[in-house]
Amino acid sequence: MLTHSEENYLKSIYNLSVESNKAISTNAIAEKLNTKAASATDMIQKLANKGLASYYKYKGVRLTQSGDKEALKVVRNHRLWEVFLVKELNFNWNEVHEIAEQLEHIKSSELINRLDKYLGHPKFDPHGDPIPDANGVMAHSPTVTLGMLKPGDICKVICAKDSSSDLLLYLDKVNISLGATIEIIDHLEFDGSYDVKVDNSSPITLSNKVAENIYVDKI
Amino acid sequence: MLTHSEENYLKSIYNLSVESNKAISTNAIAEKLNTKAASATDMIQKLANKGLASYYKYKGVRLTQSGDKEALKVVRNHRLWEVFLVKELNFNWNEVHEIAEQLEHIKSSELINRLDKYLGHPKFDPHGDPIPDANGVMAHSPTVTLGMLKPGDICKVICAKDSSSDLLLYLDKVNISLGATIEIIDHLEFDGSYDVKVDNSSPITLSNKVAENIYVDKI
DNA sequence: ATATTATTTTAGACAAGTCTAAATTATTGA
DNA sequence: TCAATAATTTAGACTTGTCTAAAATAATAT
Repeated sequence: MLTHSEENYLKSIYNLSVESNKAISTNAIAEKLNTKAASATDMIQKLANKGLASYYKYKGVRLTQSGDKEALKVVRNHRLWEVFLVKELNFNWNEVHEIAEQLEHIKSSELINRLDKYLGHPKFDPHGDPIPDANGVMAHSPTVTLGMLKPGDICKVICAKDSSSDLLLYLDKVNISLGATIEIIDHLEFDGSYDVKVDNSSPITLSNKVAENIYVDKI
Repeated sequence: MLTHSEENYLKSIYNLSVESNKAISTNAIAEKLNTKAASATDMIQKLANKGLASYYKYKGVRLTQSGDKEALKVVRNHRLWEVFLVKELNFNWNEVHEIAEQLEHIKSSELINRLDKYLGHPKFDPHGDPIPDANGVMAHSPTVTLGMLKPGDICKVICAKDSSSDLLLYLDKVNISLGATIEIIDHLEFDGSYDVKVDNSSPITLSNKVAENIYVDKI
């Protein structure tokens, strides 16, 4: 069983690895975790001793297969809780990170699997990051925006492209929430605006700019 | 800001105080927390130094007003999460304690207040223990069973009197869940059985024994 | 009343996780 | 190339929370 701290290091190394593909430097990890390089070295060695990371002094660190698996569990927890906080408790998309940092360490696979089911097995968190399933498998990051669809298409809202508060507030106002189903009714060539039905309500109009900034999952 | 361990001690002292009214002994605390008396002494002194407990060597410990306040926060968290686990994630009433032990330490008053609202401001947890509100105020433990009501009365289910699995399974089967609204339709004098409507469904019959083992809140 | 037993506290040790400061290794630029 | 700089590791210290063993105090029973 891993400690909170070990889980945090695994998650950070995982996240850094997603971006870089190279071995992760001690400094990068320390910076990510707001700690000192010396502390990172200590923990890296500990993870290596447990077979969760492969590490050569001064050369940086990579996760082993089992380290990756553990990291993905934490990532899964974090992202599912973020969905819960936004979708069910109506937090704003940018308020949830700190709380999810705490919730991600709750130890109960039964809990997380039930939460997953409760939320309808979401594939993405409110920031658009894919959520690993119980086996660690996850989708690719979203690439399709609402602005790429045609009349007749139906989709589910994944997240906003950038999580600027302005857009989020607007989406809130017009009742477009995470996971909402949107049907494209019409697309005006003149200004690129869209007429859409949100969750089968009466149609509203979205500007081209808004449409281009909403990531969706086409159904 | 309190540590997990400090919170656990405060909660244990609080719970023991509810039962006894005397100063709480070191051994009682150690036993409750599955730890050793020496460890309990250490932590008691720490809590006393922080002004959360009043303590005289060999004489036991009591919570101060501020200690009580902090303990009630933890108790509130614990019980609200229990409601969530049972009501929303469909855990059985006896499976939730361990998980709630972890969740109770999540630090975010915003989170817990939203959860409270999300759950409909429940007054009792699935074991029938009262849930303190944001100010630490709570109801008395339930005393009214379904078997004390008369035809025409309407009530909400709080919990089972004893949480024997048999009864819980039966309640599950007949769709009586925590927080369900029950209307008494008829009461047969012959065998003491009740005809009731659960959440406005078509009436079902409950035996006298079942009715006497369900705590309710009369509306 | 006091000897025995039970409870509680203290003393000292340990593991986890962090830190600073110093030593070591890598990297870089002239 | 090799001196200067940057990155990393080690050494040693500190805090938190725990433990065991021993000492101190309280409770109990004859």
